[in-house]
Amino acid sequence: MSASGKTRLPGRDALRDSVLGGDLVFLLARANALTLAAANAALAEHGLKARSYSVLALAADGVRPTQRELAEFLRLDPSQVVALVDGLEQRQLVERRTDPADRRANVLVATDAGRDLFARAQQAARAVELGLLAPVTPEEHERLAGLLRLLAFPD
Amino acid sequence: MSASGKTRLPGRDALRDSVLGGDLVFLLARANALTLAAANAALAEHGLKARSYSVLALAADGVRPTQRELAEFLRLDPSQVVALVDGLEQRQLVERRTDPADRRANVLVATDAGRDLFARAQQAARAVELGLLAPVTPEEHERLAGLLRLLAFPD
DNA sequence: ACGGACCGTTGAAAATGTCAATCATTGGTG
DNA sequence: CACCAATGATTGACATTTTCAACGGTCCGT
Repeated sequence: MSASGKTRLPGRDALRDSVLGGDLVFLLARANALTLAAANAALAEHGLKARSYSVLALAADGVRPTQRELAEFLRLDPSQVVALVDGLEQRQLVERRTDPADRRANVLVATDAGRDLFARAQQAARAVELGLLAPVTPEEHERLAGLLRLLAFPD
Repeated sequence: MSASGKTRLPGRDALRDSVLGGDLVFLLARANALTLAAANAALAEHGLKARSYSVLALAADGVRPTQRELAEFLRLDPSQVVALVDGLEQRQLVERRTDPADRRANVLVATDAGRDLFARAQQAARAVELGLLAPVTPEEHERLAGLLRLLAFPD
């Protein structure tokens, strides 16, 4: 404990080998921070962030989600969804249609321009994802997604 | 209810099966949001959050990290670390010691009370983690941690 | 000894997150 | 049918977190 290692600063490794190195919550937070940053950087050239990309994605593949459903799915406060949709709607990428089955609710639909932009943005997103998962085999990739789904949707 | 409706609202499943359902960045974000919330709730009774818990953890297992290292490791701005350490130091859980090898740097060390609190908080943290991973075998748990480490530490 | 780089700290601005109140609408109950 | 509690969207206020730029103190190579 004393001789050579005592006053040494921890290399990158000392921290990784600490208690936190096995802490799932921490690993998730850090992995999330890095991937989010990478995704935002890649989406920036399309004028999107991970958030707006997610909303656009759901609007674009015809799921016709309600804003309330969006909020729940993306784990956002409904008021944040308002702002997000406002932004996309002003850029004519998305339309609010009042749900015929429930006139309180707005259903989100992508415009042609929206689907178009999404298609391009999705390529960027996929490229990022592949880059992040470069050190991982496709099988492990799928396994990771499966395990994350268990954490992300615990029912 | 019939299964044929065209204008029907998406059930929970329709959104999960959308493009985002396979999006790693999204899954990470959502899994992170849920686990973070669970961790914060569990740590609250010890007066900690995931952030302060992480700092305390690193101080408590004798890694003697520098604030700069803390910032890098936790992916925080150095100024945020200042606030975090301030909080823990005022509660006498942690001490700032100027690094003898570099007098610009502060090395973080846990007090006895700090180690004590950490020991208790860690139990809560572990309980949460086990709860979150209930639907997963221990092997898969370890595999998940390994894969997340690849994303969290890409070198 | 000098100058550029680095550490911690401060303060401010921007972005996000959280909450309560409101309006219009819905669905169920008497 | 009329009522009313519950729900979706929206707004505005407020707290928390993130992001930057600037600064004094210290280190290190030249």
